[in-house]
Amino acid sequence: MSSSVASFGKHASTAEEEAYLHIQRALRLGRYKPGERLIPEDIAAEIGMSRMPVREAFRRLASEGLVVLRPNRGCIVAGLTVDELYEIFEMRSVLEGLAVRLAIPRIDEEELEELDRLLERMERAGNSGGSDWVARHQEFHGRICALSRRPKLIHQISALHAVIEPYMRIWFDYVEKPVSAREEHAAVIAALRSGDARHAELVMQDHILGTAPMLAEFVTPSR
Amino acid sequence: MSSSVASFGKHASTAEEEAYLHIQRALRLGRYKPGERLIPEDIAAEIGMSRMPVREAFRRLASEGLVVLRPNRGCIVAGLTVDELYEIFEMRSVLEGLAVRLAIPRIDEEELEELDRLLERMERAGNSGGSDWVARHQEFHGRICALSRRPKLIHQISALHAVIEPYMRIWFDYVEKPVSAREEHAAVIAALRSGDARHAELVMQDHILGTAPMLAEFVTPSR
DNA sequence: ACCTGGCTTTTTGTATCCACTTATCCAATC
DNA sequence: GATTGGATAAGTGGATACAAAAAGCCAGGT
Repeated sequence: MSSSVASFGKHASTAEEEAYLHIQRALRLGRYKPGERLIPEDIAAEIGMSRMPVREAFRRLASEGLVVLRPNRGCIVAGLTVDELYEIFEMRSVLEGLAVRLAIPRIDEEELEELDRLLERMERAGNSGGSDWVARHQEFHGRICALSRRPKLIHQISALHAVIEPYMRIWFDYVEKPVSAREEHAAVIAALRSGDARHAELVMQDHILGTAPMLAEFVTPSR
Repeated sequence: MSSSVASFGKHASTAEEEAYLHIQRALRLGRYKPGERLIPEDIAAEIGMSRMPVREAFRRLASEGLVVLRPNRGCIVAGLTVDELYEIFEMRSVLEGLAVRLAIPRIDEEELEELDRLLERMERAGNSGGSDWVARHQEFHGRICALSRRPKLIHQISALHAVIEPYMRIWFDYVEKPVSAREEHAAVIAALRSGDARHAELVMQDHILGTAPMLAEFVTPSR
């Protein structure tokens, strides 16, 4: 209920919204490959509507960087180059760092314990299956950002997460388990507990920037 | 030519693009007031097209935060609360700070001199008229960000600038002249010259955060 | 055999049309 | 006299239809 992160927990009240959520979800799950063309008619048929709402959804997805829209040439899934992936992580590092810094004065013990529990669930998800871990991980970062109570900041960060999510899934499927992840996330919580805003900001920045090189291995040179 | 900042220097190849640029420009210039309704038919007639491309343009503008789109209730110009204005500036501070930090290793003397000239032109624009200063100011920040050579980062920053531009114009119209502005921008250039990435990042952050309170005075409590 | 030019097919972009939601205005009732 | 209900008007969202652009294909030429 408290999570206002854009990617989660919305249900469509209009056809365009439904199309948007449908496509976004498919993209986040990696159902389409980078460079692949999204045919409006097919997607429209899939959801049971005409091409028009789908086209409008494309506009939004394009402005969030999930697809690329070229005049008269249709809609293709946006692939990331290694440089672009690093760029996303650089932006994430400062934005989520900011979120943490702003969150510090607002944090109480109850919320920290909730994060502890979330970390446990992440760990279990990592052992049991695979792609569920990614969802938990998103939730972990999303919840911390939500503590900042900055709607626009939260929205931007969420949009960046959506772009990298498919690569997170690929990464998780190839490596057996992100061993350092648990420690790093525990360190983030510890930094939040410390109450030192600047310190926590730096810890979050380091955590995010440290993840990028691992993911970069799995970027398909599809461009 | 070098500027790839999204808000500038594009011309429409498609009707939707034309509508988008037309409306964005009008919003940046403050032609519409926050809360005002944008009637698709009127705008379509204004540019000479049907409502459809205008509607698609609305989607993009909405996802950039320039308008608000509510189901069956049309498109209204997004107004900022004081909190939201501060939030934008907080985001700008870390993003433009990042851009500066990344730009440092790439800067050569020639580009610094170009910035010096731009500062001069800003000063002249500030003396002569008014709203031209805002455009120069955007160009100043845009050019520095462009040095980072991070397309997505540049795009995000540009989008944030578009949101606050109308408030910058109001602000400039009320105060006789931003006296501290020249010194602050000169300090930013000096920090770039220093070659110290972290230092330059902090100078840019302070410059941006310092501007926010002045603008906040002129936010109409329209929500 | 390869390149080039024009034709056909496919797909995109825009306009018009219809259904449904929302807002406005007036009247009736409390 | 104020408030609530309904009827009417306006406007939005979505679908279908049409025009224009691009991609693919085949034939002819070099």
